[in-house]
Amino acid sequence: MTRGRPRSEESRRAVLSAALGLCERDGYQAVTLKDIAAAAGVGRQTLYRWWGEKAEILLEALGELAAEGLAAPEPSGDPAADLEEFLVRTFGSAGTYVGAVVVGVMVDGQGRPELGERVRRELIQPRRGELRPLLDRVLPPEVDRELAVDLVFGAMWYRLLNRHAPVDGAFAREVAAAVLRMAG
Amino acid sequence: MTRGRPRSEESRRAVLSAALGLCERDGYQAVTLKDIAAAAGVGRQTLYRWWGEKAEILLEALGELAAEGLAAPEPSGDPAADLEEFLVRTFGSAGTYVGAVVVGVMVDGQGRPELGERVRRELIQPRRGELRPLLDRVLPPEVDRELAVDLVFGAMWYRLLNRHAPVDGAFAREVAAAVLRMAG
Amino acid sequence: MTRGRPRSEESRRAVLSAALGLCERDGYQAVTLKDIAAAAGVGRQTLYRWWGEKAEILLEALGELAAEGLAAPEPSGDPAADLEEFLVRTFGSAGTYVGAVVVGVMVDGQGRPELGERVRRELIQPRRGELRPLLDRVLPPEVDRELAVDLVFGAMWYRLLNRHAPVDGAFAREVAAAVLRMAG
Amino acid sequence: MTRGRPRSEESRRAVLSAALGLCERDGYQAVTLKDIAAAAGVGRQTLYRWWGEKAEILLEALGELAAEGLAAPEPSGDPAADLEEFLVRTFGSAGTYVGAVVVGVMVDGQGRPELGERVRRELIQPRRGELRPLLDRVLPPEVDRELAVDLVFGAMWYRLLNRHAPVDGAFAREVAAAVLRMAG
DNA sequence: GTTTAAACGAGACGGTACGTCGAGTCTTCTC
DNA sequence: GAGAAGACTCGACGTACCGTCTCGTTTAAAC
Repeated sequence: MTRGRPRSEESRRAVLSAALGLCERDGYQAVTLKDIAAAAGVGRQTLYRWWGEKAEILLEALGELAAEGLAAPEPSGDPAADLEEFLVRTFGSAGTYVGAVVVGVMVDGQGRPELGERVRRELIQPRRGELRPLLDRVLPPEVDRELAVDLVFGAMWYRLLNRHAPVDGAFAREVAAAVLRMAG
Repeated sequence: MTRGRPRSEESRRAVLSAALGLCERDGYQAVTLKDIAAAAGVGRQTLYRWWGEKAEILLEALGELAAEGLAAPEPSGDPAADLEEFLVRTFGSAGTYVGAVVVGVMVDGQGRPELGERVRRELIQPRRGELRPLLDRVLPPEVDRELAVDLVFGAMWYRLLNRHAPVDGAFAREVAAAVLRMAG
Repeated sequence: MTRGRPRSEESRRAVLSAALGLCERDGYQAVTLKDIAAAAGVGRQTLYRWWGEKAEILLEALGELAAEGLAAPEPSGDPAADLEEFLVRTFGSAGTYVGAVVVGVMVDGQGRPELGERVRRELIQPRRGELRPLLDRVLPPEVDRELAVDLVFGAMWYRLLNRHAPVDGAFAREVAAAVLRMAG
Repeated sequence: MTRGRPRSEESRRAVLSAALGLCERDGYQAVTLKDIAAAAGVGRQTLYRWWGEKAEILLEALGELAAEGLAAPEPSGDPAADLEEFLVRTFGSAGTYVGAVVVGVMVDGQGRPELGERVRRELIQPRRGELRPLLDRVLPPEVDRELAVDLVFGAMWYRLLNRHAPVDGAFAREVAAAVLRMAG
């Protein structure tokens, strides 16, 4: 039996939406909990009650984004094409402000092991889990799957952080080709 | 003709050394300009005069570290062994607290384009420049060098950030083997 | 309609009290906003939110002091005695550390016209207003009231600043006698 | 036996002149030792070597000003006119920025007994000494001289500090008239 | 002339107070 | 009892001035 005023779903959505919007406009680092509360028309205490810090809010927002755009990865007959398509979609999304938010969340997790663990579990591992079966279908058994995942997503993260070159579909196709070449 | 009291080399070294020491003990994010000034026995204004922010201090400190441990990459007769040795050394160093400092500096550069550019120029590009000729000697001409560099260092950065697995000599050898496999 | 947490009257009183106490112990010039915050057990930001500078805090504190010790100036039958009593009370108070605080506040107002205006309005003019009717009852109409006020309070201020002689009841009686002599 | 380079009279004059100029332009409180050194084209150490603080510099500068405009107080046959003329000259000078500087110096002396003593000795007492004989010639013996001096200069200082009315020739004449009225 | 030593301009140094900002908590009123 | 508003404590930030110090240069008297 629960009592009292229930959590406001409206506030929750307003916070997530405001947080994403502010990140898109000002960049993750520049956004403040105060800003988010103001933009969402929400009390500051509400943020602390339900999330506690900026990274957790964005982590949840990113989760919703992923859930919306999940789109079942219908396995076509061509494993190589399936891999390429997955990477094109993933890298394409990472190339927008969403990638910057992901980087920001990861960055905040650097100094806080607990948050880092959540990032790993909710943001990183799911993607690894999606990539792994696609690689299974193109790689011979003697190639280590985890290493291959590190190489693929590593290249993406490296460019996201370092920005020496864009993260886009073209890059995704290059990386896919390199994997296939490794497959022999 | 310059006049006035010359900059104190002693203070400079004390600052760089204190900064590294505090990062090793407390982690990059936890270290404060105040802490560094206190640990170095130096006025806070001196830090702002010559560096201006934590990342710049550590950037310079990392530069000195790199200069000390440069060790000419004597090209032996075996290109594959040379590549592996370079990666073992590089990953080995990144596996210590130094890697955490590098991540911290990079992370701070995310929200500040100017600092990001310095990080890229002084920290990232030099390493890419060292790796490239080693790859030249093992990769066939049709494999894109920049892509290969992205894959190699990407894997390293991905693990540094994400910490799902160690960055060490074993990992360096796996990556080297994957590159050679890509070479066909 | 106002909402949110109301201003803490407790903090306000703690600040005013701490400020006066520190001034009494260390002298106005030596007291720091930091000191006041610490002594009052209050955040530094609170001082900046409500007052903004040392002089404003003491101005308010002096206002409260004046309000406490106002004591209606019951007009007796003897105008000369009333004048003398007023001056004895006023000079007596100015002779304590309170006079030093008043000087300090005035001094701070020298370089800031806005603050100077407040000091004039809240600290100086009220006292002139109290003195004027007392002078009216002892001075003939041809003597300029404002000049007389300047002479009386001027003598007090001159000694407060210059400290070549005490500001006390004896001095108050001398000044009162001089005024009566001017009255003819 | 003195040796070494002698003190530079040129620097000394440049400092005094720069100090007065800056006070006229920016007001005493706003002027900094750093500013004076820069404006005088002089090293900061030179200021500390010969003066030690702002007030001492201005004290010396005011002394030079007074020495320049001393003008012998030729006693005419009319004591009342002599008094009035003295006050008109004195108040006239105090009405310019010079008065503001005098106030500034006095104010700085509030928190430092040693400096206060110098101000009293070099700035205040000489003027009292000039006024006293002029009062002697107009006041009957039963009127206390020191009290009369306090009233006259007190009125001037009170207006200098408080600025509720100008310090000028007209005010000087009013004060002179009040003194004569006190004389009976 | 050469030496000697103090004063000089310049400017970096270690400190300290300032005023601002974001984080996280607390208090009051409203829904 | 959840939520909006906003005041609260705390502590890092970056700036400014202070008073000291360390340079290399200049100046004039002593030798």
